[in-house]
Order: sequence, then C-alpha cells, then structure tokens
Amino acid sequence: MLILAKSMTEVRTAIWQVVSLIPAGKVASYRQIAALAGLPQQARMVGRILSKLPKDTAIPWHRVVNATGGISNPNASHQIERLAEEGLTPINGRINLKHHRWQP
DNA sequence: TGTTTGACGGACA
DNA sequence: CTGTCCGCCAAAC
Repeated sequence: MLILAKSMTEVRTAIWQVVSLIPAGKVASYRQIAALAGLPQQARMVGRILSKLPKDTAIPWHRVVNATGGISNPNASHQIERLAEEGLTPINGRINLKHHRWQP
C-alpha cells in the first residue's frame, strides 16, 4: 500500500523546483510542470500554486504557459514583457511551442 | 457542510 | 475556428 499523500508544502516545493529548472528562452506548459512534479492530471494545481507566489520571487513563473502556448496569467502584459526580454514573442497571442517548448 | 471557482487540458460536435 | 463537457482538487464562499 503506497502512501501518495503529500502535504501542500511538499507539492508546492516540488512545483517550485521544477519551474526553476526551465532555462531562459524556453517555456513549459502547466500540464508539463505538473507531470514533472509528480502530479499527473493536475495542471490546475500548478496554476494555483503560481498564483500564490510572492511578488518578489526568483522563480521564473513567466516561462509557464497554457497548452496552446497562450498566457493564462491575469496580468498577461507583465508576463509577456518578461518573455520578450528572453527573446520570446507571442504571435497571435501565443508562443510557438513547437519551437520554444522546454524539453528536459 | 455543500457549492462554486480557477494562472488547466483534452475529447468531441 | 468556437462552444460544450468532463476530470482534477484546494480555496473561497
């Protein structure tokens, strides 16, 4: 009998660590982060955790986009600005995942 | 305690 | 392409 239950603190930490691995100039989807953090089918959890990040965090949350390459963050303009600094420019509101997706 | 919501995503019409 | 439906689950209400 496996005990899979993880505290929110552990889940949060796992997600933070995975997001921190995304290199500049690359992006990952919420689903991708969830899977790498050991939380399959729980992309929403990733979004929830990121939404609670402190404003001054060093975690590159801006490199996380939705499955279509679009920006889900309510404050999209800020995120797009950060991405632009890394050479990522959304076309028609979305990043080309075909070319910019982070592949560990 | 029951219901709704949300930085999601895939299947389907 | 748009819109609907369902699974997911902590937090807010």
